[in-house]
Amino acid sequence: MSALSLAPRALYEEVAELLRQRIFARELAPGSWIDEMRLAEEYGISRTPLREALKVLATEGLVTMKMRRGAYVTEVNDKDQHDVYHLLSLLESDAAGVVAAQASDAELADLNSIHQELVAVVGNTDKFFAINERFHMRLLEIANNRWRDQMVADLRKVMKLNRHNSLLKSGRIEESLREHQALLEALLARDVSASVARMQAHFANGLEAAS
Amino acid sequence: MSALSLAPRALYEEVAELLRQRIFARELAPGSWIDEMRLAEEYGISRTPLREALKVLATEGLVTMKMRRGAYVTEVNDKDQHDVYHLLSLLESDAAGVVAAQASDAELADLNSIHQELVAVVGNTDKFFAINERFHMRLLEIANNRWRDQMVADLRKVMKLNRHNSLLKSGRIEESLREHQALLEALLARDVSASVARMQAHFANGLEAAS
DNA sequence: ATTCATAATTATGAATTCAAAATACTGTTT
DNA sequence: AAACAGTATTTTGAATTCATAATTATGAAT
Repeated sequence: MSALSLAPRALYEEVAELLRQRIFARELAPGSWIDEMRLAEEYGISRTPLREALKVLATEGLVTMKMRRGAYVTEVNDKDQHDVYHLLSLLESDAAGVVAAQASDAELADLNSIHQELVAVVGNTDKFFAINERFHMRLLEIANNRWRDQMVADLRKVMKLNRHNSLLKSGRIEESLREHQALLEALLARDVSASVARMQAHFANGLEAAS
Repeated sequence: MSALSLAPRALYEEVAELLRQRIFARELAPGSWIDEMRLAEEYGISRTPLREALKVLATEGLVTMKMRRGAYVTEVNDKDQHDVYHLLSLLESDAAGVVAAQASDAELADLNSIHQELVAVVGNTDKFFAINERFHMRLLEIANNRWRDQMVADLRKVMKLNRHNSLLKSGRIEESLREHQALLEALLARDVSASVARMQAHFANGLEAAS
């Protein structure tokens, strides 16, 4: 059960991850004050690594530090949600173009095989989400730009601050699959602009209706 | 001399800024170890806020934390430089498209007036750089996406890690001005795709030759 | 009862202290 | 001289302590 990691993260990183999860779970509600003492005691650690973690989350945009009054969970309004989604679309579409232009045949074959897995689980929503996620991650990995990867990771975190955060509406699995199919065809054809356009379309369709 | 700020930043933020400057000045060389004790003593502060600042810089990508061996200045190689520049181009080009689509007439007029300032100082390299910077900043401001602003700010910081960092080659002032002119025309015509394309072109031309 | 001033409490920000890990040093052996 | 073991020092990571700002509670005056 307890997987003793070979490269254990620093305590402040562990704590940052725990806090992220609590923020995403809305256990720490948007706009609410974060009680350092309470959390430190709860985790059985001192305030020092907790405060370091909060500063990391502040840099990521998940919490907001107010001078002399501590940390607050960032409130993400509809415009923020839209803005972040726009950037995710921009970055991932660009990544698709890069992959179309530069990926090796083996890498494209790898994406294709993940896509085939997707086809195979079209009835199972959870598995579809998981494999879909893996497809997007693999595409970014192939695009091979660690700075973009970091930005996408941070933006996805912010997306999760919103309750209506699923990047993929349920009930449109089949539609999504067709978009993936079209994207894959463009990638395999190494058609850069079509790849970009189809990833953009995929995102445009996946956007949650504004509440 | 001592400008007592009305909204004084937190100490760890001040320290982060000081460290950024020393990193950009190469006083803290890429790949080198950052001596916490020495710096804390030099600044006359304890290690606590210094370590918080280092964690912020790590999240920004300027330093790398190594488990149990402290902080190191991030080394940015040619590929990193290229990757970061690519993202800057992507984000700012997109911003140009947004501005073409959504800016008010007054905002476009404001950009135009900054451009006229640019025309007026074409002989003065330093002023040209400064006003050029202001143009890009104002464009981002008008595009009105705080998440993009943050990303662009972080990417520009990383660009500054490289010695050959000028976003604008000297000796091509006139060329740059023509590109600006073309961009402005596209913006004023509210031609989204042309605005994007011309900002891309501006970036493509501005890129330093690979060392 | 409400407002205001003052005292007590609480929480933040930062310095200091402490434990353990990594590194440097010393001296011995081969 | 090189390799090694064992010790000493340095440095990191984290807990604790301390000073001060912010908040809350208390009580007097209107």
